[in-house]
Amino acid sequence: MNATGIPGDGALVRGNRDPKLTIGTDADSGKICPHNANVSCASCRLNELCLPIALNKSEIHQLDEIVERNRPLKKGEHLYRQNDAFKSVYAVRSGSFKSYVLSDSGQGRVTGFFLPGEIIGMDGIASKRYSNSTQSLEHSSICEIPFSQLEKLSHELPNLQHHFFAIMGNEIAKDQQIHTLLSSYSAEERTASFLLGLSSRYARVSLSPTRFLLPMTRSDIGEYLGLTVETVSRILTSLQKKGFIQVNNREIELKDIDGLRHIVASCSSS
Amino acid sequence: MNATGIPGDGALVRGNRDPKLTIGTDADSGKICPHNANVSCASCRLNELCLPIALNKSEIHQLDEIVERNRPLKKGEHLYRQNDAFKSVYAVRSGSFKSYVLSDSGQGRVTGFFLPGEIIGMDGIASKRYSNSTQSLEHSSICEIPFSQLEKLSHELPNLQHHFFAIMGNEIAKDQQIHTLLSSYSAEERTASFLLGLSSRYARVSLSPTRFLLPMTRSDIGEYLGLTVETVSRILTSLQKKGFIQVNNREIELKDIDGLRHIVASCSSS
DNA sequence: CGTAGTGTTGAATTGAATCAAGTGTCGTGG
DNA sequence: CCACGACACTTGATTCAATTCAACACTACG
Repeated sequence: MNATGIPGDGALVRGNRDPKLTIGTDADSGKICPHNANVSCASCRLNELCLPIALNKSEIHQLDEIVERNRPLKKGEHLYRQNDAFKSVYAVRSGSFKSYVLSDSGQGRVTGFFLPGEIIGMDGIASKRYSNSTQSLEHSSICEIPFSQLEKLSHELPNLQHHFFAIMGNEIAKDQQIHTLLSSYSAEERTASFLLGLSSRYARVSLSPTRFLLPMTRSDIGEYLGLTVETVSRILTSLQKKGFIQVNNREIELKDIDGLRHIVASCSSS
Repeated sequence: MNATGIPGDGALVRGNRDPKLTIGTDADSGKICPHNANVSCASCRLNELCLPIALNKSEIHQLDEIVERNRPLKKGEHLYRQNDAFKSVYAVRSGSFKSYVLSDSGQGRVTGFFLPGEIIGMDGIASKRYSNSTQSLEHSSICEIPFSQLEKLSHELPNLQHHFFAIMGNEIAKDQQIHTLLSSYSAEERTASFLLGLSSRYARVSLSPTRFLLPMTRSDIGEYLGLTVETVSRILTSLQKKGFIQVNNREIELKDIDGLRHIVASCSSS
């Protein structure tokens, strides 16, 4: 049942011509898991990670009925914008997204990144409006799940209700970790933690946990971590000099995961 | 239906003998809303703010059945500790709480404060373990809601399911605001925003939005906002000098709410 | 091919942390 | 009721991590 023969490489990424660079982010191969296929939940390779988890065959079919598989989004397209009426949550099928808010006067602040199998838009549930804008970072595809229908179906399927509570609870727990990260970690600790986080999220979808392409800019990372672009760049360079990682543009290789973990763990030992 | 005759003053707080100081935090009067009364949800003065919202009479009764009203907690007592098995969520009936994590090596970091009518413990839903410890900041009482029963009841009462989704969604949206606050606000902006947040949370439970007692220490505030005690102290003094607030120990008076809002709004105007 | 966006690196500046030395407040037990 | 000790808070002087400012290199795309 575990994913061994899962694709995800075998094609070039971002137009890079070097065939060894078949790492990270979703492939454009179009063979088995293309962006735009009308895969059903039952046949989706993410179904063990996404909403269908813990549902049985017939339940998955019912979920399938309410999922809308929209056309893929081009890089930079918005899924929704701040203050739009909340209608749906979204599951990332391929590609990646960032959420951000515009801080009143001008520039935005990134509040989250979303990789395949992750759920977007739960911040709008309470207020019935999205509290941030969400934009694709590359060519991406998503499943739209109209929330009112999800609620209705959750009412019929206790498994789904349970699982959606868990997904939301997970989001809450994750946000609290970020709170701790932002309130007490140094720039280097934040960056190391961020890379480790990405690593395990890639591992979750059976991509390499040690070698991947960053879908976001340094500036996005900085906004997310509460640092400036310059600081992010400097830290990455310094982590490379220290031998923890190998950076080449958006390409990242984690060479010493335990070393990175150690950086994060050794926070404020006083 | 709106709360006008609600108590909340008329008694002394924290042993202070000056009768004019009948502000903030819950009263120990024991007249109508004491800490330890076995108030039913139907008769609880918080029922419009807490879980029962949007439930009808018979539904509230069913909710009532699963709520456990434990003995009050003394200042400093723990509701649960990090890594305890997750069993229940809790609604604050009176008093206040803080959640914190112990950062591996030593000292903690505060992740949240909870006032009457607010729900504690949702971070444990996904992992089945609480991801932080939660401790009362003063003599407090809570309602315990065993989560498995809440789930079961939510399945029977669509209103409750809907509302609990909303509560969790609200938590997520709130956490994201804090993310923005921590990643881009200055010390003064964070502090102003914190005070305004407390103000509206007190207003929500019909306490004065301009005059209240801080249930937490400067150090708690600092940990929560990612600042040191010294900085918090300095900022409060400086806000007082500028005429925005009046501070006396734990007693706070917001003298210029719009001024404070302006401090928060004028973030990074570049 | 040129241009806008993205990323790097260096030097100067600064906001908040740290270090240090106090005062104030509260709860306890004599 | 007062004295004591522990903790909470304040204020000042100094330091430092990260920002800001500035200049430049790289890349990618129309």
